[in-house]
Amino acid sequence: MALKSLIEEAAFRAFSEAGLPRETPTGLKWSARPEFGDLQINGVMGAAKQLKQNPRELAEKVLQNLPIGEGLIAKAEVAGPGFINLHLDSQAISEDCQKLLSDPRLGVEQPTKQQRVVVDYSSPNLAKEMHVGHLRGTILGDAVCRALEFKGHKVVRQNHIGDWGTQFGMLIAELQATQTQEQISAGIALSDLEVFYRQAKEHFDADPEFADLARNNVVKLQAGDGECLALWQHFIDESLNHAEDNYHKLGVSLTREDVRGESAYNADLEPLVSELIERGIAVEDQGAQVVYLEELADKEGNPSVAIVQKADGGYLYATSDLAAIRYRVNELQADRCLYFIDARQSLHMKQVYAVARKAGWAPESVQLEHCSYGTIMGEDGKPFKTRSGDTVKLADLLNEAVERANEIVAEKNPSLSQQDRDTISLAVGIGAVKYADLSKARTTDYRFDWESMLSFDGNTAPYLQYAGTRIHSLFEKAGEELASFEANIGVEQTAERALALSLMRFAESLDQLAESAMPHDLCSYLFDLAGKFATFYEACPILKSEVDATTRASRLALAALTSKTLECGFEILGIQSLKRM
RNA sequence: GCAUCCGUAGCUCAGCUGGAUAGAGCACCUGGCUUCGAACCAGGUGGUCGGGGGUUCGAAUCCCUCCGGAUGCGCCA
Repeated sequence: MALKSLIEEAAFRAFSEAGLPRETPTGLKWSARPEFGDLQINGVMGAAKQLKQNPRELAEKVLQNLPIGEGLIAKAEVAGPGFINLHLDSQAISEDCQKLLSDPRLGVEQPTKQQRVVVDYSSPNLAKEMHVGHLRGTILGDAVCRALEFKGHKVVRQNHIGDWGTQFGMLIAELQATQTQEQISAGIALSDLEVFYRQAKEHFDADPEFADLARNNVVKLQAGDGECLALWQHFIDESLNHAEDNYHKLGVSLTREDVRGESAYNADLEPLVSELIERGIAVEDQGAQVVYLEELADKEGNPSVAIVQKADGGYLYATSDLAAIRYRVNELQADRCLYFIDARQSLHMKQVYAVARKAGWAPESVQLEHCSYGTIMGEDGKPFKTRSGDTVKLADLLNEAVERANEIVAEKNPSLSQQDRDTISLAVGIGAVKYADLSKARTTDYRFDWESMLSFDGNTAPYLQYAGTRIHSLFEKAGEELASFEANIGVEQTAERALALSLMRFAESLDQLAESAMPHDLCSYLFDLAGKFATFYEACPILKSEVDATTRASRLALAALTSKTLECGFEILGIQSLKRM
């Protein structure tokens, strides 16, 4: 068990022995400042208030019941209005790190209850090419999937692609109008989806006959017309190939097996709405079928309205989202459903969840969480666009990232071979883009800035990657094998202690991420760890001749554990670590 | 009009289930390489936490209100 958990238990016992009620929160936290010890118990003051007792006296009483000097807590004191500051036993810290070094899970415990977590992310619209707008959801969702899997949960990825709707009638008509069968099967027309879409749209706007064909295609598609479906399928496949190029470059773990698009729910929509109507949940209003949601009423008491079927009989994305919830709960047996979707759709998500609850399709035992995220802004503080005002293609963005990284790597390390430089640039460029996104608080907008994300200073991927390479280089020089290195760890110096304490907190950080679905928590942790290592590396010589063998081995062990922790964190974030750069 | 989110150092952002003197990075200033990768490190300058009320022993954090910004709001997705 983690050191902090052991102390938490000890604190609970001490609280109880001091006469405090069960379940009183101990308020145990890592200390904000070094002079407050390693950990601090903040819960006494709140408890004293409830019991109308003197907080300092109560703190003294708790202190008396803490196991001090028994190998865990070296010393403790009451401070300020009733804080209890704890200083950990250095031997205990050393032993804890020792255990972590040989633990492939780095202290991360299996969940008390394993969950099946369905994660909806990326979900591009296949009518067009992926653009910057798809970046956040794709990266964030993927990192959270990896984190949950590492924790020990069962993750089911769902790529809810936009593969259905009126625009596909138009795109199919364009295929029919401009391409021979041979060209279609060769995939020539779709080498640039953006161009093809624009061409189809222009055609649609300019030519009424073509527009009729397009609309007719929509009808034929819905009726299951063989030729139309074949062309549609061809288009979807091609477009998915484009998306997968991006996934591959980004190192995103989504595969074809995770694809379950809107079209997969077509057959469910009619019975779904019928059921809502029969059960009186949906009612007719101005020809449409709607659900009134009192639970989302404004302060005047006006209920929120969700439309599940249009007046013309057509369905909306809310309808297929409902069908998807049913599928996820019933077929996928979800305990928890995460949706990585733009913050602007938060009302929509609330409505869909509310209807699903109301209909009993998602019982209260199933968690439904909209993991919303903000917009990526340009330097001007407005949504990120190209100079000419177009949306930025994801593929272009990634290429630029790698090119920029290449220039920087070439400048910083001219001795690299062309091949090494390319490999490193890819890791650094893509890593920088991903990390810039992952390290920001998920819910807010952020400013896209090449310079700061590719900087080797500050909370960036290159800085962390660099920290990793220093350790590999250290081991190379030492002539030791990093992966299998074992030695007795003895924490003495301030910098060693600070590093060791940071190393002990990885599991906690991962748990937090698995709970909050906010990868920036883990990023902050890794940045802190890398900083602690840099300080340690500066202050504590390792391979110098004046260092004795025991100290050298201990410090190498700390370095090895740092490397493993950083790389494990990177793996979870989906960022490549490097041995040199 | 209603709803959601946001306003923290010159800039970009953390911190928000209330805890001690509000933190990073950038920028700026001062130091540190014939010594493990200086792509680094140590230190410094810099903040009425949008304004005002309230709850509390204690508020950036919770409540109310005002100002300012973004986004969304029944038949697109």
